[in-house]
Amino acid sequence: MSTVTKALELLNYFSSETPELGLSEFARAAARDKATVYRHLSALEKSGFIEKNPRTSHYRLGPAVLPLSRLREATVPRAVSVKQPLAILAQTTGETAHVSLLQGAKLVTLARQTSQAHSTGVVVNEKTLPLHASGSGLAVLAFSGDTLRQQSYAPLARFTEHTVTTPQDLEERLTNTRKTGFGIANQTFETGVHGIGAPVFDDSGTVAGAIAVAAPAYRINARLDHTIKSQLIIAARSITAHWGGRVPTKLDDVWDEHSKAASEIGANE
Amino acid sequence: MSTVTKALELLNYFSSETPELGLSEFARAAARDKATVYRHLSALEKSGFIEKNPRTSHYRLGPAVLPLSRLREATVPRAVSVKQPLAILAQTTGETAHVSLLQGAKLVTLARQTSQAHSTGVVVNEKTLPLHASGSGLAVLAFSGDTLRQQSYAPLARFTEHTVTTPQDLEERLTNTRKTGFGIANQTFETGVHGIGAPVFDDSGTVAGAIAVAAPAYRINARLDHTIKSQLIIAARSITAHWGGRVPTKLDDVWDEHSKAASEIGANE
DNA sequence: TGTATTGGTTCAATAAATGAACCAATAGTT
DNA sequence: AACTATTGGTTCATTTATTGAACCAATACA
Repeated sequence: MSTVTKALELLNYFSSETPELGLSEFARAAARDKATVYRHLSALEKSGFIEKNPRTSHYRLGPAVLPLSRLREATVPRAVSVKQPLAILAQTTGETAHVSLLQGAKLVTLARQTSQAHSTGVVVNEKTLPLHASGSGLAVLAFSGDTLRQQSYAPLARFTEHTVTTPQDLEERLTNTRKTGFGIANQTFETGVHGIGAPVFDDSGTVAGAIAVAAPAYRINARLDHTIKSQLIIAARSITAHWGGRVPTKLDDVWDEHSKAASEIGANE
Repeated sequence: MSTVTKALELLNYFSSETPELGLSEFARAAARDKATVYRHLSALEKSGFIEKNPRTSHYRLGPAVLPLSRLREATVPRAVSVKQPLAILAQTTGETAHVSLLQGAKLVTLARQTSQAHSTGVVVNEKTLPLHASGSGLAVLAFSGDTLRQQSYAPLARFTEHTVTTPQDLEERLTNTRKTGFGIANQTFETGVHGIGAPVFDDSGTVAGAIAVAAPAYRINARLDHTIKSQLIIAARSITAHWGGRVPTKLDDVWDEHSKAASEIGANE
């Protein structure tokens, strides 16, 4: 691993739970020598990626990331084209919707939208989503290359009693995801939360992330399930188009099947 | 210079004018060996800070900067507390207002707000502002340490016929900035544009950036000048407070003087 | 067809990264 | 008040990763 990679990896230890870290904490978290970490942190600080909180002398993210993110969004608009489909998704389903980006072997939240339809709902926090235990994660894994899938096998962390923890079980779920076109996480990440995710693609020709709806498990029934999936298809297709990607033909067909079934239900009503 | 710093420096070559660069372009711009640059770019790509445009195989900013910037803003809210003062400033002056952050020896735009009051106005683009030739730059330089001032001396680039290009002239302007509490850039950066800037401070105890108003030079008169400065004081104080900073006593007094003068004018009317 | 430039790779020479040991300064404990 | 543990930060000999000239193959240009 290059020095640059090692230094940049330190930034991953920041989170909304721990927005500030001391030198020793970093060294412990990264399992590296204190002197090494110190030099890395100093380099990051020099470039403005982190700064020291003058009160605590702990490190926190620096101002340099702000203009970079503005420029990124100006170069490759992602957040802006997500806004509308996400709002529609949250409104039509009455549940919380969110879009996440695949970054290396991690899934980070890009945007989210809660709904006012019910007095209770799911709150999606800023933490990274597990690939094997979230609807978004399954959707991404199912349509990504072997490399990523291999990486995600390593330690299948258990979050709830329903979490999939063996490669065999995971592979089965992925097969199912490919067959249905949706990643289903029924209380596998958080008890009481049912997540349904669909993959989104970009101009790289690979999976770029996922869009998902998270609802309280008790509220899920055949009808809501169908609504969510139908709306997810619309949103995923729209975002994929805006991101310059193409939905793989197979997945496109699977989704078409679902739409047909939906219209039949509509005819019956 | 550490390898990490050298690698991160490459990110500075991205701009809204050149959002994508090829390997050779990077090597030329950074005046470094192609192999070295290649390895740096690869490291940045691995961390998601840059990615390759699959069409052109050129490099552009990657998705990793987005969550970092979200987290930064969640940790140290800057953009959010700037919004309101900036809007008021643009509205009361009827001109374009913007806030910029000091990053190393560069001044980057954090937010901007145009006004609808006139059919013409100043458009602030995303480029970095020159320290010696912009109202914001002078405001920052005048209240920052010697280190930064020394750095900014090096090559005083000429932008217009009014640009200050000698250290002596610059020092004079800075003295004036300290005396009045405002950095004045009368067509020193762009012909026809008159900029007035005020410094803002944060919890580090040093200058963190500046807030400025840019107006067409022909529209500047005693009255507008006074309005802008009065409103700048309000905005700069508000932002400084929100950023956890303190306006230096001397500057505070200078600004108080201005406010007094303003109220006298008000009494005369 | 020939020439220049592109992104990317190789490998010996070299310069930079590393980590154990070491500070001084707090914070917590007895 | 004395002891201990932990903090952020530094030093320097050892090692390891970085460097760059030369070298590809592929595309663009003339």
